Amino acid sequence: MADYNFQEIEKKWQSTWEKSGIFKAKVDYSKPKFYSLDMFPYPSGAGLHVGHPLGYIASDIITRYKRLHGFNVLHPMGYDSFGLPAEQYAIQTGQHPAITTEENIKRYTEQLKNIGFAFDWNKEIRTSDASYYKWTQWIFMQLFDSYYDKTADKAKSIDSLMKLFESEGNSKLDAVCDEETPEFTAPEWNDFTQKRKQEILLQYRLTFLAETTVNWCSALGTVLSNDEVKDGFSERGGHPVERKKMMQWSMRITAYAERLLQGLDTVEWTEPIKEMQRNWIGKSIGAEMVFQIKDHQKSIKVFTTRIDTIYGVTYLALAPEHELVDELITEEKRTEAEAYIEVAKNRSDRDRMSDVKTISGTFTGSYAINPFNREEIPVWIADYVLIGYGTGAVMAVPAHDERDYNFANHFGLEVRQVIEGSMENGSFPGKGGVITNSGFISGLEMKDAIQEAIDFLEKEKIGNGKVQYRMRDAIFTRQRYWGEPLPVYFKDSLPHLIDQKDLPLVLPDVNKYLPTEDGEPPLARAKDWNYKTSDGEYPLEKSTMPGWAGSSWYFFRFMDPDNPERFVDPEKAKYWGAVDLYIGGAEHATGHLLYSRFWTKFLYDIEAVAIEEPFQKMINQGMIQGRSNMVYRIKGTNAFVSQGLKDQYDTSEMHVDVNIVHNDQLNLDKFKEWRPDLGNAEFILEDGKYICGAEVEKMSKSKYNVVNPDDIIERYGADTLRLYEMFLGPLEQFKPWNTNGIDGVFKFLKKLWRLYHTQEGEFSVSDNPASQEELKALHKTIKKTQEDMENYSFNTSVSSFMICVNDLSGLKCNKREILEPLAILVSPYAPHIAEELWSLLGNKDSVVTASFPVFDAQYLIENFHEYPVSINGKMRAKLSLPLSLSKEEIEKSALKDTVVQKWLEGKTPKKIIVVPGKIVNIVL
RNA sequence: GCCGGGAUGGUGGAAUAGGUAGACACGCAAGACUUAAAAUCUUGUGGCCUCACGGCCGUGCGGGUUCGAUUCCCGCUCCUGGUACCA
Repeated sequence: MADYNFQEIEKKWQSTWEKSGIFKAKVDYSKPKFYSLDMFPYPSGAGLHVGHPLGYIASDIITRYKRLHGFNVLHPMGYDSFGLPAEQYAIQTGQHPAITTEENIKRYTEQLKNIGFAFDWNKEIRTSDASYYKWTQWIFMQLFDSYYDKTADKAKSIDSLMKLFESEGNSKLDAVCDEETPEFTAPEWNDFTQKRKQEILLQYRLTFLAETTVNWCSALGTVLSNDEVKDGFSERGGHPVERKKMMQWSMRITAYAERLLQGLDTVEWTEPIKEMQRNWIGKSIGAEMVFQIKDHQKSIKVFTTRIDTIYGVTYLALAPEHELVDELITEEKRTEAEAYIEVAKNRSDRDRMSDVKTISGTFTGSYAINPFNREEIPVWIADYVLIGYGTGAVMAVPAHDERDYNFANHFGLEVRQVIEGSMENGSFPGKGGVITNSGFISGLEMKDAIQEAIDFLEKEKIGNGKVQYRMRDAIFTRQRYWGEPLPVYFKDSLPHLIDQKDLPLVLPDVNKYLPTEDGEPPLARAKDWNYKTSDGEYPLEKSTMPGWAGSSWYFFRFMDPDNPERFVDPEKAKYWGAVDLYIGGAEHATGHLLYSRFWTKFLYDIEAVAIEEPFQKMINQGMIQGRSNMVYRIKGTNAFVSQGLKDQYDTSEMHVDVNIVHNDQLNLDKFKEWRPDLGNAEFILEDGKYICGAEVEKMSKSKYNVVNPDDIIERYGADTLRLYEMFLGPLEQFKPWNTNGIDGVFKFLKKLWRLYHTQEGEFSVSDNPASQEELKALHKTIKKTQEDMENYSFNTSVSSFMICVNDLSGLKCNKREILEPLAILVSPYAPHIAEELWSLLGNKDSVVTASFPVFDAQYLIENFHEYPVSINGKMRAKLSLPLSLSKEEIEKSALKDTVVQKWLEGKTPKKIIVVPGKIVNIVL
């Protein structure tokens, strides 16, 4: 083998690794463990593009590096294979989604294997396999059988709740439940019918059935999450979405709000991601209180974070959907108010969002009484108040809240200042300061005033301090086919779990994947979608689980993917623990990453796992964007003008396939073949070349800018692809894909290869001892590789390899003492070539099992250090002085130097600043 | 609006407990080898002035602290990610 033949080398080692099973992970207490995980992909029909492997390459480098340090590594890969695209394809073509999914997975796996990842493919999982979703269903059942005890601050079993009800009712119980849950005593409970009991238990279960307002998309026949709705239209397909009340399964994630918040302090994630989750959970500390309505039995409950401004309240505002609205509207206001409510309710989310400036509202005609000063204040309806947050009613303090101020100004309501300070820029101070004009809390600071006011509320029994979270319970059903069936049947219109021994409840076949004509989910089309029990046959739930169900616990299944008895063996779960390094995009901050934490905490509560946080450390890689190339057609002709000359003509821009452009230079022959209509294209060149324009955009088929890793691998090899993706820039950064620099990395590998070979291409490594300079080049690289790995700074590491190879080439180094450790150093980045060189060096074992070279600082020690000398801040000379000198000795040596003497011209310096090892600065 | 991240040559990017800005790579130019090309190697390459020696200016803009600022502080501009009337 004369030259660096990457195709042969890569094929050879990939099959060797596969045959030897070297990446199989096993529990081994003699070694420290390292669990490295990538966010598993959805296998889409478009295949893998060069953006996908970015994070996988980074984690692969780290796991290979950890192996060299003696860690027992778990590095699995699998597929999040339930999802909408396969279902939509099924609707269009009638092909079962499982078939499409299978094909896509095959393609993905093949593409991934070509890159030479050290995945343990034996642990591959697919969320759409019945053997996998059996356990997704099992976890659902555990949630159904649990409630949240606030006193113990953990989930407990429904059985224990029933026992509690039997012995003491629910009056003393502090548990998370529905708003309208009634209070009852033990005797009352025991008298309830079985049905009534089940109804009440449903109000406590962690997964429960409730009527919720949802985003209903009739075109897709399904409910969408807020994330999937953009400006009132579905993200996929752009169909209109309306708000509709429906019975839906929900998860009481809100029970875990505080623990999800606290847990963030224990994980090593980037601050922006943590902040996003904190904002999403949205904790606000405030108070809840009731306002009596004048001449009325009912009262209005409000939530406020600023109870200290209670004396500044000049009106109450209710959401248009508020339950008391109808009762509060007086006869003379009815026509006007009802018209307003009608308009407000029909306003789409889109209108509400884009139209923040329009202030609208209407007076109900009713008055409420402020319990602090017995004042009568008008009750308004305003669509800036949201029904879904707090109580759907606010106490408005126009003087100290911008929205209230705008509203009051618009409708001529009173603005009453209750915090000291003068008006600035059209508003009063909002926070801090001393309360004024406020009865018994006047003169207090905000914090004290809040406490005093809450004490008053509690004494008068009209309110209390309260913590409010913005986060809502998570809706857990979709009216779709391609998802996990819920293990639930209905009896007396109440949900019951199927027997655990009947898991998995396998997704039935249907003749069509669309919802039925009367709006039922696709599963309604399945024959015999019923559950047989000893006392009869009952209908099964027809909705399926949302996309996030399977991905919320997959990191546990990887530890023990084939276990038919349990979702994970406790012993294995204990050994592997939390994911040590999780790599994936930041776009999952408030979805997947929150749900996974929620399920993990729940599984911890029921003692199914021993960890509370699934992902200890996380890195979020940036997206690789596409770099499109443009050609410029002279209008009305088939002539194309090079970019530099396009301003001289009247042209129109056209996307051109980036695969026929190299370094922005168009391959003219390939261009003519690209599309039939371009066969007779003419070109106006500059310097004999056609230069294309370029633009950074998202990678997409329609922009002809998708780069497939297979093409790169064919041309340069997987090792070049791996190195180049890392060389492109910092991992976290968003960056466009461009192959402009790929030749440099490829050249590096060829140079590396040549270090181990003679000019004629014969393998040739000498056993002579290495020189000081050669050892220095090596140890510099060991040090840098180690440091960069700690900082995940892969791009500079690649640079340091290049420097090392350049140095060694210059020294004509072919010593085993240097080249053996060098092969180990580059092996995480370029595993195939490293493995080949390693074996040429005569090693029988794989380089994967080698030991990372030991860094020895003595080869880097310099006896002299260059001290830049500056005079009055200007750099004038460089002095070479022994490293060991003290501050005073450096100063003395510098002053004695003839060059410095010349500049001083006999003057005595005012001050000399010496930074040992760095600089000498003389001030005249 | 609010909360993050960022701005450095023709290009991707190095360098921050303040200390020779532009590592490494691409591109470009010149040269060597070659009938030629590819490949490879050598040299140069921030801008301006200068035959040269050398000098001046340079890390988005304007100030500040410092002997010294890409780095720290204050005030802007632009780009980018998240979020959206949360009481």
